[in-house]
Amino acid sequence: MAAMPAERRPNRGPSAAAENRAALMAAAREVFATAGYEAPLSTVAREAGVGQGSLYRHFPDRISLALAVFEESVAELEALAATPGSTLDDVLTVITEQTIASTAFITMVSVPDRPDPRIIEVRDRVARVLEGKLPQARAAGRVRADVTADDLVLVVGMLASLLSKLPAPERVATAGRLWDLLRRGIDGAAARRG
Amino acid sequence: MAAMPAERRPNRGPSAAAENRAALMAAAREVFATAGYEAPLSTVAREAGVGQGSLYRHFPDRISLALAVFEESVAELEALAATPGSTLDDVLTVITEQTIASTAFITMVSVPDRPDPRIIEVRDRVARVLEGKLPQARAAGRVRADVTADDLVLVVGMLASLLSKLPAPERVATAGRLWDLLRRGIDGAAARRG
DNA sequence: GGGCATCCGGACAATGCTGTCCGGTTGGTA
DNA sequence: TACCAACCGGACAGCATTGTCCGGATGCCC
Repeated sequence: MAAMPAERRPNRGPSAAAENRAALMAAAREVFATAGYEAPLSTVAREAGVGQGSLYRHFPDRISLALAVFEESVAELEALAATPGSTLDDVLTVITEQTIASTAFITMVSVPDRPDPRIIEVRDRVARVLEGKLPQARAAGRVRADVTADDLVLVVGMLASLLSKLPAPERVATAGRLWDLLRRGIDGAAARRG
Repeated sequence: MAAMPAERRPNRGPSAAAENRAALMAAAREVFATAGYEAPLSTVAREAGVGQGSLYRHFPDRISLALAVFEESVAELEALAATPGSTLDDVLTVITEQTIASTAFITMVSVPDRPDPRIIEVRDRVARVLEGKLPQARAAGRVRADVTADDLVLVVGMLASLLSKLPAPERVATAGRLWDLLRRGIDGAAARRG
């Protein structure tokens, strides 16, 4: 009697596992971007067209899911950093773009509520990317000598922390303005001090 | 049969209403400082030694309670701004101190999730305080000419947004570092550009 | 074709928070 | 003393979310 809805993707059986996993990750990327890192996981399951059971089987907790989703983001940063000729500015630009598209990544990485080793590891990868670009940026006069990679993670996290509270449409403009303030500083004297 | 605990403050009867209200505000100040603006209100009632019913009777919702608690903070800023000789730096210093003590105030004010008229009003009062101090600060070269009061609210909100995720002990140092970065900027060239 | 390991879905228990409700208490008043 | 308006406490309904559990479906392999 139970008619199978025509539109329902057949997602049963062993062979569907990988497909379901991919659907969950795609849905999670979408949901994290839309509703932030704290978004209910039940939403992810629904969006993926999959039961809660499957979600939690594939990804035991929020962090597992997020790590899988954002691995791509870290990898992008690392790849960019490894590209000859790429600068700290390039890396920061991409981080900001990622943050505008989805604050969840940097939010998760920058200030974990309770430090999870897996998150710390990702955070360190991001910090290493920034650190690797610092000497060249200092030499080019793009960054004050005393600014560290940790400072940059802090600043980027601070930016993400604010952007995550803003409706998406306002993020681009606000991020632009805040980066201007962060780069040049608000202090009039600093600009003259040299 | 119900023995009245000796330590229990008699908080019944019409005459106790004002006392209970004060206890609720004190507890709320404490709880907001400890657990942030999103802290469960049931905690506030418990800390105040008062039932949930009394809490919601005195303060129908979170915003009412928070406004009552933080009225003092806004008033302090306004009083400081009204003091002859006080500078923008003074105001920002006090805001930062307030933020370190309790991120709830600025968190509530800077980026309300859903704009409530009562919160907007407080936000505007803060913005006006900053705005009033801007001309003098510009003239003194303490602030870039294009920095607006809204910029400052944004920056202060961004700072609070990050600090609220940090354990209290780390806040002082982090706030100090971030203010240094915000004031002078991270950009090495900016310092030379003039 | 039959059996079975694998996987799925959604109901459900557990948890935590908000805001309401009402029986019961208090103390002022006549 | 007796009454009553004001007020209190905490139980509770409502709601949302997390993570588990298991009957049932699936399709691979023999």
